[in-house]
Amino acid sequence: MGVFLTPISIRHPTTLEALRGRAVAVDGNLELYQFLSIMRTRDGSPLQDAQGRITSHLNGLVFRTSRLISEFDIRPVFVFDGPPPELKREEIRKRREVREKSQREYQAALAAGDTMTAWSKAVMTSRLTKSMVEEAKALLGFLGIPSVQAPSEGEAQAAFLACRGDVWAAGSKDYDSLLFGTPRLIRFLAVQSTEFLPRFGRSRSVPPELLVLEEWLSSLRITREQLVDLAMLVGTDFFPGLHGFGPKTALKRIREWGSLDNAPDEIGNQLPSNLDEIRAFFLDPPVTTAFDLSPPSLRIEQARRFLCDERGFSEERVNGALARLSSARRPARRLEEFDHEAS
DNA sequence: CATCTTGA
DNA sequence: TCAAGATGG
Repeated sequence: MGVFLTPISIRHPTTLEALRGRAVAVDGNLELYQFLSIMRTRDGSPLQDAQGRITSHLNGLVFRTSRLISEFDIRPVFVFDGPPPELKREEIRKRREVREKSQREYQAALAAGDTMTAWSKAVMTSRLTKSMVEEAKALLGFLGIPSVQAPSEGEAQAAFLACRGDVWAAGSKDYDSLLFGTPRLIRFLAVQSTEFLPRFGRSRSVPPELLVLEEWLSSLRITREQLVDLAMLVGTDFFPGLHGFGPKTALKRIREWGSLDNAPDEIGNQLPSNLDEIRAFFLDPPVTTAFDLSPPSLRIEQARRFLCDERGFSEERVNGALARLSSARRPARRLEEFDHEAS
């Protein structure tokens, strides 16, 4: 999970219409994981082809992305994680534990015939595999959508692309890319068709949100370095945080102390010994300049063959999505051009 | 989650 | 016309 900063964040509700023409570096792993988690049948099993291979991630990808492009001229660039940093090892271990526990509870609920519980547990059993990511990359290529392979964290690479002006914003549900320095973050970049079902723990649809790093920092009256220290207290993927520190308390203390270096000993003692390494990872993360953002050419027939012939998707629905894409505006302006317009 | 079907 | 519910693979 990302760092929890919602209570002190400044989020501007926006619309897909307002994002027209923007290039966005989408957190590919997170997006695929979310599709994988939520696109399930009544009993909690994921969508799958005749051979039992999961297809939820592909389904979400093709239908959402084709609409964002064709209807709103939003230009996604998918950024995928590289190998996780050593710093993340403990977080990954915890996630696996949660997944395994959920798996047992899912089986139990299923055996008990409790489908509501089963579904809610199934959502937490998802695991995005290497091959799912590879399939998604191949599909994106067929759909004419560029993707970037990050050397490490995708959100760091997305922030780098946004800092360079290669894209207008990073797109993720999580706030981490702001710690990595993205000038703009878009949360909930999805089609807003469905509204909300607050009554029984079902999914809701929130409008997209825009966060602007500079505005946020100046309103908090802290620097990005201080934001990283604040996040350290709250908890990130690289350190669980300190007991008793939510975003608001952490903000207060960071303002008082200026920096974790000036925290009282009883706090300092609880901080990780690799504090400086974690700070450096956020402030100057591993990124690469070896990427190609020029959209690959749309290959309708390969997309159709993959989705329909190989993965059992309905020809009718896939043809609809592909038709939308082929009628969408051609390569049009290059990324650099409308980036100048953006500012 | 996104889309399609249904029913008031 | 549109929200609720079902379906997708």
